[in-house]
Amino acid sequence: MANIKDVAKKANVSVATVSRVINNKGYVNHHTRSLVEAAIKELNYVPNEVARSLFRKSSKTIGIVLYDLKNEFFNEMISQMEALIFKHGYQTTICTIGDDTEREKTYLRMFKTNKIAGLIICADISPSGINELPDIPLVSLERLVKDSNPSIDCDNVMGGELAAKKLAASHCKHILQFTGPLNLACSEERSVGFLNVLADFPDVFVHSLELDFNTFTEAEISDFIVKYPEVDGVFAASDRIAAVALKCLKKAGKRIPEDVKVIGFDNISIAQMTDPTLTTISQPIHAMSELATNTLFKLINKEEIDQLHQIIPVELIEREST
Amino acid sequence: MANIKDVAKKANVSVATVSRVINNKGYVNHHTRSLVEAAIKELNYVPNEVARSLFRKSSKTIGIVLYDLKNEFFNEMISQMEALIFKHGYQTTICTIGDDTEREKTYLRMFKTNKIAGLIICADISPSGINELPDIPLVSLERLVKDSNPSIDCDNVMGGELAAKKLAASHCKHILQFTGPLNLACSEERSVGFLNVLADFPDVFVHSLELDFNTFTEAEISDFIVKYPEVDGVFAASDRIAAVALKCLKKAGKRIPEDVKVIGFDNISIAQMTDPTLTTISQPIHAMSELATNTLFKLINKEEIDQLHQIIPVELIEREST
DNA sequence: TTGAAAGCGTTACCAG
DNA sequence: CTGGTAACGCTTTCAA
Repeated sequence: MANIKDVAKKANVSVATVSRVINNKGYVNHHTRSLVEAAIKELNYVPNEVARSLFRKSSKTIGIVLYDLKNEFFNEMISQMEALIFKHGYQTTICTIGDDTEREKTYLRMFKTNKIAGLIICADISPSGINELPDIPLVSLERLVKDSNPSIDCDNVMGGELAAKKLAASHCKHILQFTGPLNLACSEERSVGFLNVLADFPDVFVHSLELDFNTFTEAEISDFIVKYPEVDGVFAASDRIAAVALKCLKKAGKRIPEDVKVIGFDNISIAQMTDPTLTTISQPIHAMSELATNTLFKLINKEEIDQLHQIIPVELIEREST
Repeated sequence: MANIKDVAKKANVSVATVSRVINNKGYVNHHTRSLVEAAIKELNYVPNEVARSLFRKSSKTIGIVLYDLKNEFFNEMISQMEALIFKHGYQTTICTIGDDTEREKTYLRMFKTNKIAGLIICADISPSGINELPDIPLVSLERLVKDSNPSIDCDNVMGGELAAKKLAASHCKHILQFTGPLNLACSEERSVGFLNVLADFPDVFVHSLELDFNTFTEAEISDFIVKYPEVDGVFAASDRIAAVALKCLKKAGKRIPEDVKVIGFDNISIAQMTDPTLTTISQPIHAMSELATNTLFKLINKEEIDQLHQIIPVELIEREST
């Protein structure tokens, strides 16, 4: 592969001049420029980004940290972000950490040694991981990492409220709530919003079950449902949970939405695949991903950020299950 | 951030010695080593991978090229591969190209300039893109890129055959086949296997509709189904298509599996979310991803590869829809 | 067993 | 407007 020296030699100029041409920086005579351009074309020269990164002390790559890749919700997000990152001329490197702190540590260290330019974090970082975070622009999505970093989140409280209002308006009296892990801010907020609204309806009973987003089982849900045969409303903290609940309810002989109304959360594609289709709280994935990415690049380009912590409203999407 | 020089200074040795220590290469006196190690610890030194990559002319990153990230099937794949790539001490960079050849070209060029170490391609590369492919280890997954590159594929023909046999054994006589784009080898092979088997059953009628995996609509499927009210068996080239078909059939008043048996392809999680759950041809995603990644690293490490083009058997997973 | 020095391919400063 | 050259942080050869 030709390098800048080869080009300089072929064009009979110095490497400095070639550098100026390829970076469109500083003065270079019109004629000289065309000479260089010809040489570049002839040699099929492309600058070595690694060398540039070394000099710049920063490589044009953005890291995305996720819990895992098995959730359609995350995938939708990466999909958006990768497109935006590409538009900025950067590459995207992904990293899943699950619950493995060792892995988290190694990845974080890798980011540091690879001099990545910025980080979007959509996962829980362990306390020890927080200290390992590279000192580069960072925005967190859905989970707060450090209070000093910009964060983007959807309005989980509002989501819970919307669901509660809908169920209340449908005259549900015996409601089952399947929450996510309550130590997660997002799960907790959804539940708070939900319960807050229903507190105003003294004749409404709510029973809650806490589930893990990834490892919950049909049995857990089914067992809970049979305990409350009078159930007439369900709010689940994710569409996946809602989909399974839907199934269990049907197995228990309930008609949806006649006997029981069901509301999910996320609005991922399975919400349209279930039978009946699922009413759900739509997370504005697109807006959130875009905001996160744009904020990150503002940080990278040292531009002003209007608001450190941003919360984006959610929306109730009504389908057949209510 | 401390660099190798700082360490050398602190340990009172040369940078060459430090290099030997961190790479565990060449002779270095036991005592000297511990001196260096102490300095490293004290300065919290980590080697700069970018500088290493520059020297090595190759960075420890693997690129994964995909059509898009919106398909759970791909996500499952990346998920596996990322874990394996991480184990090898490399980072994963992802790139989606869709049908955008301009984007494809830019990404391919980026890979070149970023000196990535290897490429896993699971997408159709345009003819002009083929020429832009960086000259590095490359394996293709699900789609053949160049005949000279190793490829991994599942046995699509076998998948079609299994589906056909199952439907035939269930005495289906009027079968609807929803294929993927027939210019894609995988879709075509599935259909060929399917039709081949059914050719032995003269009293079985098959009607096929070609769909795009990403942009197919419920209306397309529904319209096709109403044309054939006598339908008693369906084979779809993906679980997503099958899920929608299931829904249309139910809307048309069919009972599944009593009136119509339905078989999908992929075995992604929606196959378990539908009602009834979906019988499907399971692609061995795990095995395929692992084989692809391992093959790539064999290439990178210049090890022998036993077989250039590998085909992995598929499996019929029986659920409620048959 | 160790160190000096020559790269790896760029960029940017400073002279001219 | 252009060129020489010192970085950037590392590895490896060659001598000692």
